[in-house]
Amino acid sequence: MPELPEVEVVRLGLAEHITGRRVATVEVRHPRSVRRHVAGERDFVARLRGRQIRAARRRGKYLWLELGGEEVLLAHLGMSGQMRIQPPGAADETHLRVRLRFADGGPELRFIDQRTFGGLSVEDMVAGLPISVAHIARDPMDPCFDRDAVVAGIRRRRTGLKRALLDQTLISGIGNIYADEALWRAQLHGAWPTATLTAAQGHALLRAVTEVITEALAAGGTSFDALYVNINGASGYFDRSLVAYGQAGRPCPRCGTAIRRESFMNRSSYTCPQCQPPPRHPHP
DNA sequence: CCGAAAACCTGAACGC
DNA sequence: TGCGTTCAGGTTTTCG
Repeated sequence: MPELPEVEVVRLGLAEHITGRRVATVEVRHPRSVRRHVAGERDFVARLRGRQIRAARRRGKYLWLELGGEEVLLAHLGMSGQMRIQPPGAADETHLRVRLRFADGGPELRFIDQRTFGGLSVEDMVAGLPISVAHIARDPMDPCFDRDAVVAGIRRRRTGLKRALLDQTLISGIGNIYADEALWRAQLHGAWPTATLTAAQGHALLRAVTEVITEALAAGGTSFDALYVNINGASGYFDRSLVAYGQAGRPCPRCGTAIRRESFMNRSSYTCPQCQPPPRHPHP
């Protein structure tokens, strides 16, 4: 599902294909996809028409297009959201939710979303961030990402390590897939209480996070199925490099022990029972 | 501060 | 074949 590397791949594609272009018409084909635009569908359309796309930006899993005048078109892909650049006249996708046509008559921008957990909104920026992104922490690709502060923040928490990694207000961009991969690389179990983490372990974990995110980005992201694709519809191939997530029963590349699937927060965690021993007193 | 659960969705996979 | 169930999971909100 779209986590930081996947969203960054999309951002790069949008930056290349739509910066500088002017929006001509906007078609909202499913109201739920603009539910976060509180002023309603008509206002959403009116605010976009005639606007020029100045830049494509991202923090964590949030993506936005600057429109000038401190306004942005904000997007979150949720579980299944896609941005596609398609030639005018290309057949509508089954789950096409929003379409932007441009004044130059060139390729259009389509927001496609099967499960409609994602969505678009037009909103103001405050201090360089869209209002809805103000509470999201900097991500590991941010030049201002402060490793010492994040390690200290993790150690101040009274929770489990994986919970902390998934908390977008502490460190952003990480979802279930890259959390499991980073924990495996750092040889830490996600149930480890954050308070007992040493600073060295914390830094090792952040290094693992940065490493796995960087490698995934270079591979074009992780695609299990057609639910994540780049703006041209192409899949990433980092799924071939996953060693923990979704790999139950496969041997750990480090020690050969079978990767185990565990239940966690109504979803799944994948760990190597040998390399990532669960703590004696796990955080629930 | 923290966690659990619910709500929001569709389609694939599976059991019977 | 088909019906019902489970699972996939990011974010927000509510409640304890």
